[in-house]
Amino acid sequence: MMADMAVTTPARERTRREIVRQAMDLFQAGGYNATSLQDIATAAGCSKATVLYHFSGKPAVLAAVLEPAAADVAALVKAAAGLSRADAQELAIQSFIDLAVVHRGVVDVLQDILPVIEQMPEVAQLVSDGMQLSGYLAGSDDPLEQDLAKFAINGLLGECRHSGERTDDDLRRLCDIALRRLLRRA
Amino acid sequence: MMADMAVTTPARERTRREIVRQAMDLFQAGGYNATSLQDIATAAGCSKATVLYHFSGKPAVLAAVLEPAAADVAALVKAAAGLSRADAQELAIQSFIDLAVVHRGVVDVLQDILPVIEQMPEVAQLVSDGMQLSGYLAGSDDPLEQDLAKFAINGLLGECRHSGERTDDDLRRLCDIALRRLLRRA
DNA sequence: ATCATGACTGACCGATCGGCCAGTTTTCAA
DNA sequence: TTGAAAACTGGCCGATCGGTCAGTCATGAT
Repeated sequence: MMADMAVTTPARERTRREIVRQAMDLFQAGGYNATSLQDIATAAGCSKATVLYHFSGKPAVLAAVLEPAAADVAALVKAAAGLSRADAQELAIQSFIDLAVVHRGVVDVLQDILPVIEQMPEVAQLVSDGMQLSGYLAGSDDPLEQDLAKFAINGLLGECRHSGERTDDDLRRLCDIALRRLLRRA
Repeated sequence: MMADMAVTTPARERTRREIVRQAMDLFQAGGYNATSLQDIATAAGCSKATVLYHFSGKPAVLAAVLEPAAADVAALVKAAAGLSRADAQELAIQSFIDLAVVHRGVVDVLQDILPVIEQMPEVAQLVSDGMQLSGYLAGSDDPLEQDLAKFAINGLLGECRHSGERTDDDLRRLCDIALRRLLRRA
């Protein structure tokens, strides 16, 4: 009955965050499937049982890793919903690049999950939002433009993979040029 | 000491081919890591021990699956070696699309291996040739064009993934448009 | 008919996986 | 100070992995 109930127990949240932090790095470096709970626990400085004390299972850890990116994508989709076709496309170009660059780590993780992504309800919303965004990016119902938008996304996501050495700005500049060439929006 | 030593024993080659055939389908559908030797054996109608009788290990099965595509890529790199810069680029555009479309199955498989591809000597040559090809595709030493070429490859390979329903010609046409827009070669 | 060779297999191995649980340590309000 | 809840852990479980091996079965030249 304290006034500060909103302050989460420091210990719990600190361990949780560290697990997610280390899991992100390991997933990005070696892929989701190749990373064991023991790997995550060791990196986070706790036992495997502790990981499973904070998360219901390995997929739950994945969901926590993906959550910030998923939230940003969901917000972007919501923001684009009320815009005109052209404005939505412009917003999608700008923001999609930003999101892919900022959350480039999750892009690596998602690639590793793609073959079995249909059976992972934890990431279904993110995938669904991503397809929505693809539609906005195309800017038209023309099948060719729709396909080119998907092409652009694949190139963009691929470009952000293993790009630890590149600076955010370099990456952003490159993606901007590529997207505008592909979508013919100079 | 027969005259027809070139004729491989029918039984051996038949089983071997079936294993590779089924392994390709399984790798493409579920990824390399998620496919077990037992899965391959069951699909091929033999025992797991038989798979390991024909191949030294799981990586050897992967190498056999990738081999036809690797050979085509190697031949393309060799062919482009003696051409002028512009001719090599044009050849790379045309042939890269063809290879990606025809061997679209191996593209799926490669994506699943990317995080640990450095430790797989079985596919090192294919990866090396792919990077060579990327240079030809760029058509210039300009870092921007080099990056755009990589962007194009990522988009192209991504486009060929899970494209079982699309016809080869549709896929080729789309990739041609995308590559020429990206590389500014209308 | 014989028999060496090639093709194949069932049973098993050690390792590792994700997950579970009983029990210990830490924390903190009363 | 105390005791109950929270945080945490070692040890174990069943399943599955890639891989090995001794031995069976088929084939085909002699």
